[in-house]
Amino acid sequence: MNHPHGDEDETRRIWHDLRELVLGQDMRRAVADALGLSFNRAKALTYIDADGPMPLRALAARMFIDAPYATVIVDDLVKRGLAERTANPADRRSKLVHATAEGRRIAARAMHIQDTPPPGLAAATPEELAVLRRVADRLLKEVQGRDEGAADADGAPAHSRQPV
Amino acid sequence: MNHPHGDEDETRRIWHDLRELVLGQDMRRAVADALGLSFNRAKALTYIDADGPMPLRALAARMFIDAPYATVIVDDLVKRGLAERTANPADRRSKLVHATAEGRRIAARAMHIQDTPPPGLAAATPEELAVLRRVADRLLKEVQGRDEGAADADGAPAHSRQPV
DNA sequence: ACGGGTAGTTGTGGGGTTATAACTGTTGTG
DNA sequence: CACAACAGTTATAACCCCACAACTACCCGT
Repeated sequence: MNHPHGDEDETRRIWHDLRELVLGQDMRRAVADALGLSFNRAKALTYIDADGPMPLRALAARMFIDAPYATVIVDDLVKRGLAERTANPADRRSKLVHATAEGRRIAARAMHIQDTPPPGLAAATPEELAVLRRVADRLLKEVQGRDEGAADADGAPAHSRQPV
Repeated sequence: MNHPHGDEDETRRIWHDLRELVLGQDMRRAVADALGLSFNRAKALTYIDADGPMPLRALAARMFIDAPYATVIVDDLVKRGLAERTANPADRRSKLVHATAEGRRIAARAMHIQDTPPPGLAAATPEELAVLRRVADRLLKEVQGRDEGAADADGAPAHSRQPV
């Protein structure tokens, strides 16, 4: 099956605890308070900054939101001078969103706050960290592989892209 | 210092990836859609179910919300027949919230959805799982130790409690 | 018993999130 | 070229989240 090694319940408990660790930090509030942006705005900004210029539909897919809400969020970021819309040469229907210099600065602050681990993580042994690194990489690869058909990150229409 | 082993940047990257894994799942919507409850209502219900009867202030502290909002959430759960308020014999100002039979059923469904790990986790080796278990335990213990003064989980006023 | 502090409730209000529908402009296809 | 499909925008409306103020009831130390 899918679990050659593992005991189903144990993996569920571990995932439960990892979720509790990540969600038990009230990072939404921490980021929002520090930056004066709602958590979703900050998240959108970090995605735009990290993944480079992208059409709105890619941002929407990445954030699990619909097109009108993506427009609202980007409008707000633009109004604050943190993002800009530019024409997409590959498809004139769409627009590429990219972060301004100020937006990149804010995004960096957001990531600095969010990515600060609980202090105990720094006390983990190199072997433990290596395991975390390996497992996280594997799962992330799997997850992004799973939805890559749904969310196009580049700005070109589907037809002009080559299959791998 | 606090990092006898580790390399600061690497622990940040790992934490970043763990966050991305947990948050990249859109569990809020999955739970809300499946149960017909907003994510926060479902979260409150699972806390009430998991931690047993607790005063509202404990629930509020656990969820990082204020007292009025806790009242709103519990009102809603009570109206749906998922929770009940009972007198707290130890302190007649406060009330203990506990889940009804139906509430426990819904809470179990919520946890079943939320705690379902990405399929790749089941493919981890027993050694990897053991490391995850150990690190998660350590960090969770640290985190809950950090705010234990702020959130009283039991129903007794502070004065009647024994120091450890 | 008085007075300060705490638990919970009620009300008000503002901002954030999200679905739906209607519309414009653009693209690819037959 | 006609037509369906798509990217994005606008508007509307419904909820949800959450802060603040004011209030009742109760606990505790003095």
